[in-house]
Amino acid sequence: MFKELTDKINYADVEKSVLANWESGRIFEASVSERAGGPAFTFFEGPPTANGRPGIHHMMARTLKDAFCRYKTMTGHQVHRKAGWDTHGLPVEIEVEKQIGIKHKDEILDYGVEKFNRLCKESVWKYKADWEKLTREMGYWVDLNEPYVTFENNYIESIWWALKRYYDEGMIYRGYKIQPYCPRCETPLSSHEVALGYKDVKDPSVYVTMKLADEPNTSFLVWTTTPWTLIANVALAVHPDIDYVKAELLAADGEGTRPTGTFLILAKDRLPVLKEKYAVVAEMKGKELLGRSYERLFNYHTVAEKGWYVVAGTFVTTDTGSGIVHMAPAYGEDDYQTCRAHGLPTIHPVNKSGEFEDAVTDFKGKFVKDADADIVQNLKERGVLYKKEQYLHSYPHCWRCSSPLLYYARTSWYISTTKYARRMIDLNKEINWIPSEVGEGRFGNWLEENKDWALSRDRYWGTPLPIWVSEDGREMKCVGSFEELVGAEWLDEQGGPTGRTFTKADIASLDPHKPTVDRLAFKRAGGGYLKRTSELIDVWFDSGAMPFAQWHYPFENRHIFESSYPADFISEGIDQTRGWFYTLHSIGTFLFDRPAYKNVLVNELILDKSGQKMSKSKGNTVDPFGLIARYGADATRWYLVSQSPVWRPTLFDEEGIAEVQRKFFSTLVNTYSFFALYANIDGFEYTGPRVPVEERSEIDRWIISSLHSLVKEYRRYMEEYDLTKASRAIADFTLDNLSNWYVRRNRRRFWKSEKGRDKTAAYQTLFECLDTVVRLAAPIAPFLTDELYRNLHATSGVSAPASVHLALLPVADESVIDPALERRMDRAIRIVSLVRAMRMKSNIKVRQPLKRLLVPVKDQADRALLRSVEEIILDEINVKELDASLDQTIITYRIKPNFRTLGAKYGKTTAKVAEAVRAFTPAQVAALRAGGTVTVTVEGAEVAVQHDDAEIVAEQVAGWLVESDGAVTVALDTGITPELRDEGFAREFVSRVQNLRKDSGLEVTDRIAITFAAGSVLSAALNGMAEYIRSETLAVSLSGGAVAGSARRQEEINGEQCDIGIEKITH
RNA sequence: GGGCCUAUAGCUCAGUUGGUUAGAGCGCACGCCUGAUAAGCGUGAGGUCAGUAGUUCAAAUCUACUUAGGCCCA
Repeated sequence: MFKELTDKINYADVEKSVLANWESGRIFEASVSERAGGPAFTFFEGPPTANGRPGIHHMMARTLKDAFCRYKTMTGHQVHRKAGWDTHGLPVEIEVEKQIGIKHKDEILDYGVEKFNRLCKESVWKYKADWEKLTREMGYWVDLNEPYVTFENNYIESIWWALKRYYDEGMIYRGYKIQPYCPRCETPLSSHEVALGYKDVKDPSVYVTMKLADEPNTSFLVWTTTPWTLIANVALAVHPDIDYVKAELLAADGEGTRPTGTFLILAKDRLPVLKEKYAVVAEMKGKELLGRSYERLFNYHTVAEKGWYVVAGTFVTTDTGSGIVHMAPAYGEDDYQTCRAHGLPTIHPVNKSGEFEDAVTDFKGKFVKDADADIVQNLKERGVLYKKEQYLHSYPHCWRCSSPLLYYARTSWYISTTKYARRMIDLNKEINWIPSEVGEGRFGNWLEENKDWALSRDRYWGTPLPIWVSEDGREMKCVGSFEELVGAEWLDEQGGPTGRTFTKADIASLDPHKPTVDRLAFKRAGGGYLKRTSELIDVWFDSGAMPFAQWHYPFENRHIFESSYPADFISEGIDQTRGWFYTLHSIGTFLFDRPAYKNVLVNELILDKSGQKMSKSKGNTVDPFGLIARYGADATRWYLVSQSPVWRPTLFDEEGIAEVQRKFFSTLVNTYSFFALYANIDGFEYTGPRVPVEERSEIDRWIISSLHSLVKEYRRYMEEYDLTKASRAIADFTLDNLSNWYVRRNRRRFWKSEKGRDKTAAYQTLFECLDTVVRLAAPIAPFLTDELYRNLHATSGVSAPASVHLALLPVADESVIDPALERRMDRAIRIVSLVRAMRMKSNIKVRQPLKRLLVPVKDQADRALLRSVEEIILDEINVKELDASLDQTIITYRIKPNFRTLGAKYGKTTAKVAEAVRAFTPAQVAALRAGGTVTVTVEGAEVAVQHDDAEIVAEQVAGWLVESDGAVTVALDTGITPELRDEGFAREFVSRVQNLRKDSGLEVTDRIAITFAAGSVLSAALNGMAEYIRSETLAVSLSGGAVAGSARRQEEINGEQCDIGIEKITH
């Protein structure tokens, strides 16, 4: 027996039982192990951080990963999926800081780094259970038993190996660079982190005057939005090719103005910023100003180098400010580069918490951003403030703690990625990006503008940078394995010697984190120690190293790594472009000179219903667990991939999931239930001899052809990583072709006809369709499809795998694809649709049989094609006879010029030719229809119009009701003869009886006795059609007169009163 | 300020190498069908294809610019 499902199934319950099946049958494991020997398809899992709750966007990303891994498994590939956890980094530290109530980084030292890191390690798993629950409930198949974990020793050792490779090739250096820095977290941030925290803020926008040293009463007008950096000003920059002016300010004097004797120098284009009237007294190019000295504004620091003069800067623009830019080399990248090139001094009077040092006597101890107002006041009092405004701009803030970031010159460690950036660009061309514009545009541009990777972080919980440095900084040693630590000496907590050395036996118990590794030091030949530099590395290096670090390569598993690199497929959100996608590519390019992945599918954000970004603060986030409980994972997954292309932002609307469930899933289940219901009644099994496809009926061959076309299309989309098109194709086939046409058209074959070859063919056809659809849909909706697959196969006697996920996808059989047949059926469907519209308009129900339908055809061949679908059309629309007419006398044709062919031939005169074609006489139209050529004169030229230069559409049929849709035209004879009227009565009567049966709770197979009482006209009609009525309703008797039976009803049939009674026959 | 993407019915989306009546689903109104269907079918209302200029015999489609939105970067 096929398990009978109702349409009222609870999807979440089905999923639970399927899940239990997978787990008890170890289906996931089998789906990997059974494919051993098959081609490998490698997949890299981007590690999520488990110290945040999973959201709907994670479900999206994981649906994509899962669907393609399942798909590849079903095409015979072996797909290993090792889970991973990203466990290091600032987010974890911040979480712990909050937990133990720490506000300042220094407090961690007091608290104890060892204790702190222990808490970090625990905190990482805070939401692990949630993540595992989501993974499980959404049906994401990934091996959670042996995940890679970035804090584990093996993982760290592989990273050290990689870093040493960089180091040995001179690719790691310590530099002094301007970096975005969070004064609260006291650590520099990577560009990726900076990008997370841009906010619109109002900053002061001030214009100050700086007096020229050698020109009286003349000042440079200088603009800045960071007054606090003026303390560290050492130079001014102008663009050498921009025009500058010296302008005298004019004061109001009665009606006119008078000179004030005060002169300002600024860019000519920026004159509008002056608040009073002015007179330009001189013009000059920027280069003429170079070298001019000015008086410094603040004198807190003495320096040896020459400073405070004008330098050239091509970054200077006239879009904002005065065209003269103030230079503080410690606080800006442009400033730093420019000043370094000129040998200018660097003044850096700010401590690591962002406060002014004591030397800045007037503002000492103040946080620099807070000091802005005081500094402006100070400038005002001294008469050098020209004007002050508010300036709204977007400024980076720390993404964790929201402090405004400062740009600082700091020493930090770098990887010279710029040295191999060309190679990254070349190798990027080998990667298939979906969508391609991310690879060419966003990622490509990022590579073109590559900057050295700021590798180090001044924090506590992360992979330590394995570089040991002597106190004088002259000697360094990079450690590439734990083995290389052997021989190092343990220091005590104060950094003094203990005399104990690190031995091979210590490796097993080593914690390669702070503070342990910091206590290991190498004795230097000339005395003293090499001590580990205190920094950690960027966590993005951790994740980018996963292709080899997950296997502890090269210390172990060399073969596994080598055969699984590069990955065939990875998929993450667009936010990973400069994160994981970049670090994988960068590390892969350097270490292995190959890209790390061949195909990368990028998904966009999920926005809320109104297009707003989801965020906790807006309260518009969506909980994936709730969705799974309400609609099931299948419907949610299906919705996410089919709603809109995954690389476009998805507007999330829960209603959409409900619709997916109602439409696609309910229809699929109902189609299956229909099959199961009748297959059980007839005892159908799929094991019997197959009816060859070419011997099945037209409609069977049609659905099979459509099915194989679907398989072909589906596979093409899947190979293109386009789940949206793949899922839509499956749904369209299932709803339109399979359910609404094939099943509906063939219901009678299943429940009415006698067992036999045709019925067997119908069962086999429907079975094949269901079996195929279920397999195609399995990667996207893994639960329900598995349930249906097992139901289909468990009872069909066919030996099949224990799960759809162990099955192979069908291959499209070209020999059963018949495009002409599909076109033919499409035409039939359109004809049916037109006739329904006509019946509607003339108020004739479909139950009322009609005599004749006329469909104009082109020629004999066309007529033959129509004949093959004739039966289907007539039955569907309840018409007795189809006249495929070639008779031109009653049909009026309309001619439509074909612009595509005409345009190519006639160019500019196309419109005129088209007009001439429209003006063809009926005789000319007829000639063209017959395949001839019609020659007309257009603008003096002979134009030969050929058969395919125009489309000829039947428009009118004399005396008939006509309807047309594009090229399809039909005419309907609406005359109702007494015979047709009687048959109409009978059909209506059957319908009432069937409804009564259904409402009385009778089984479809129950036999009944019908009694009725009606007027003479109706009675005569029913008696005349008694045989038909009995056979349709499974009635053993039909008798007029007295109404009897347990179920009775009074009906009105086409205006005639009728009492109906039915009684179930039990013997 | 730069890069990439998007803009089509009230909403969500299709729309082929440019071809002359721009489609579907949902929603709305009215009706129909139904012994698989919480579905389906029909009719109707609903469109300046964001705007402007250009290329072309012909533009939702190609080009440029503008506007709005999104993402990424400064």
